[in-house]
This record gives sequence, structure tokens and C-alpha cells, in this order.
Amino acid sequence: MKHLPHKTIERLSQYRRALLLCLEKGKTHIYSHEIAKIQHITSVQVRRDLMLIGYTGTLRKGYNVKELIDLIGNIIDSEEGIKVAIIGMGNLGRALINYFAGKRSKLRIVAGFDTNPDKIGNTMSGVPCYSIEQLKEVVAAEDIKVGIMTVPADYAVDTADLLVKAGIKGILNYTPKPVNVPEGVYLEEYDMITTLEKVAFYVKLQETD
Amino acid sequence: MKHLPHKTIERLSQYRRALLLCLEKGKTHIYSHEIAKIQHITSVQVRRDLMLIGYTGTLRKGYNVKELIDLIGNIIDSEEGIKVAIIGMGNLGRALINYFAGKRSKLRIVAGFDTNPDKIGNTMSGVPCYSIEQLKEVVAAEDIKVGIMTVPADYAVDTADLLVKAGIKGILNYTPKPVNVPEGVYLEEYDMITTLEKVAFYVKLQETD
DNA sequence: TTAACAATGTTAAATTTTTAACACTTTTAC
DNA sequence: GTAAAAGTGTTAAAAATTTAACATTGTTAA
Repeated sequence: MKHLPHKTIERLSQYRRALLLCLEKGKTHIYSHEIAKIQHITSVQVRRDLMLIGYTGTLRKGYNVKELIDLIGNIIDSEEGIKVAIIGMGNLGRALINYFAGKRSKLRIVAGFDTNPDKIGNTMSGVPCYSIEQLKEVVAAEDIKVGIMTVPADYAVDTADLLVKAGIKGILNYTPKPVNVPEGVYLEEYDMITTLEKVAFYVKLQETD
Repeated sequence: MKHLPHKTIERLSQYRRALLLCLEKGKTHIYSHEIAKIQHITSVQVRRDLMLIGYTGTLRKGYNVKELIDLIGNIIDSEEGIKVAIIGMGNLGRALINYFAGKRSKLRIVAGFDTNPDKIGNTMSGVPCYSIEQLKEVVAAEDIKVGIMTVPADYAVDTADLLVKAGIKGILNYTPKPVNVPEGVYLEEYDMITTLEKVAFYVKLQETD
């Protein structure tokens, strides 16, 4: 398998999420159109994505849920696992930790960072909170590869710089301030306001039709 | 102006965010390549988007920040404003409220909902918290158009149904459980785990190159 | 005053992504 | 046992999105 399209990568992760839910319910097989319905896409797209990763289902029975989960794991997970840090233990940071707790074995949030002395030294949902001063040290000691930024907007740029200097390889920026990273560091930015504005826009559009 | 591409809508919102920051700094004009740098895209794309909305800058001086902010507002904002509710006043819900407070005049979070009696009746960052039982009533009374779901995963499906029944026109689902809505309701889903997995994937990819 | 430069605006090409079309195969129904 | 139905897998077409190419025009500098 050569290069998977960007969008396929995103969808594979979503398929797995859906498949894990099916597994919980005791479903052993699933059709492409069932996955499609859950994800609000077409069954063709599902089949095409699965073709790209070389998975082949059973004709007339659909895909084996367990097998497919494993295969997707082989593709998107990193074998040795990846450790993640959260910078900013405010509401959003804590939400992420709770939300994430124990969900993916190959992707673990192992450290939180904050500037608030009341938080430093405590553990939140199993994640120890360190001082931001210790960032470099902890990142190195734990071999943390990915950082999630949930700090106040005004600290965004500085935090990104700190992460880069600490040797982080991927940053997920939940701050409303875009940041810059050098070549070799993967950056993903997400602004909740933008998303909300998009929803509002399409609501407006629908009404004026 | 006919139909703006989906992606252009998203970017317009992002441009505005960047432009507002520039305005704060006292910048009156901005070049396409400056906007591009902030957003990590190309200047061609910026110019193309602005062409689509019919805005024309000053040659050699760039775009007028204020004018462009206003124009983008005319396009994506709804004139009379849109009211938003948050369902689930946990960490994520509260994070969104704080994060959003007073940021956009045309888009206001006017109500929160929860099942926890300790929260109901209180105000959080200026947003009153109601019982989920009152959803329909409050949505109707306030003419709330958009709902943001930040409830625990297990309540996702039921909450979506409630929102639809209450007459909500747009749903932003931050729950990891996909939901379904009827025709006429705009749905946007976002799963933080998927995003994190994507970051992790590209970090892994970069390392194995 | 005129040549070089640096920006915008726009058309055309390239790329990416999605959708359609359809061949193939098992299961089901009679 | 055979036809119809209901799936998968894949190639081809279409649509959406991005990028390139370039014409145009103020501005600057010699």
C-alpha cells in the first residue's frame, strides 16, 4: 500500500470508532452501507477506502468487524504507541483527558502541564500535572511525541515554540490563535468558533432558500 | 454571488479571525500572502477566495482589513443573529462558553442545559443553565437555532432527538457517537480522538520516512 | 520617464476526492 | 436447480478543490 489519501486516513479512524461500538453490541459482521449510514457517507466510499487498504470482506456477509478493527489499527496506529501531553489543564484540557481516558491503547495522554500552582503536582483522571517549566524535561524523559494545546489564546504562540523546542513531533492546536512550526513538525489546528460559524452559516442558508 | 464552495466558507471564517487579530494590532491593510502565512495556505488560494466573494483589494497595498472583515460578516453572518444552546455543561461545555464569551456579536450562546441539579438554575460565565426538561420550552421562547452537543457519549443519540424535536436547525456534535438528523437539520460532527489519531498517524509517517 | 518590481485578479491546468457504473459471486426463494 | 436479489471490488467518469500561469497595474528607483 502506497499513499493513502488524507481523507481516507480520517475516515479510517472514524470507521474504527464505529466498528468498536458495533463490537460492543456483539455484531460480528457489518455491511459497507451500514458503516456508511453511521458516518453519513455513501457505501461506495466505504468500499473504496477499504479497497485502498487492501481489506476484502466476505461477499454477501459484509466485513468482519474484529478483523477490520485490527487492520485499521495496523495502518494508523504506531506499533510502539505514541505518548501525548496536554498543555493547559483548564476546562478543555480536562475535558479531553476524561473523554480520552483509556480509549486507545496505542495513544496515551501521559502528562498535563499548567502554570497554576494549585494544579501542579496533582493528578487529574490519572494524568499527572506538571509545571510548564518542566515541559522539556518531561517530554524527553517520557519520550512524548504529540502535544495538545489547550492554553488561553494569548499563550498559544509561546506554547507552540516551547513544544517545538522540547522536541515534540506533532501539535494539535485547540487555541483560536494560529501558530507556526518548523518543517518536520506536523501541525493540526482546530477552531471551534469557525466550526460553529459554519453551522450557523448553513442554517441561515437553509432558511433563505 | 452564487454558491460558495464549502471549503471557502470555512476559510472565510478563518480569515476573519486572523483579520480581527490584525485589526487589534492596528494593521489597516494586509497582503494575500500575509493572510496565507497565518493560515498555512497559499496566497493564490486567498486571492481566489476573495475573488469569489467579489472583494477587490488595492493593488500593491493589499486588502483593507476593516472592509474585508465587514464583507465576510455580510456573507457568513446572519443579519438578525443566531442564538445557540449548549447541551451538557461539563468541562467541554463550559470550555466552549468561556472560549466563546462575547467573541461574535451575531452568534450568541444564550442557554445551557444539563441534568445535574447542582448546575440547574445557576449561571456560568453569563449563560443560564436550565434543566434538559426545559429544552423545548426554552428553545421556542428564545428562538434558538443551533445546538452544541457536549453530553456524555451515551446520551448523544437521545439528545440529538430532543434537539430535533425542539425545532433546532443546526447541530454541532462534539460527542464521539455519531447521530442522525432528519432532512432540514444541518449536522456537523467532530471527534477529537479522530483528530488526535490523525496527528499521531502523520507523526508516525514522518518518522518512518 | 522609464524599467523593474511586487502586488492583485482571473483563466486554465492539475490534482484530489467523490460518485457512478458495472462485473462478479454468494445466498435466497421458488 | 435456476432465477432474482443483495452484497463486494474495481475501473472509469465526474465533481470539487487547489495550484499554476500570466495579464494587469500601481509603485519605486535609477
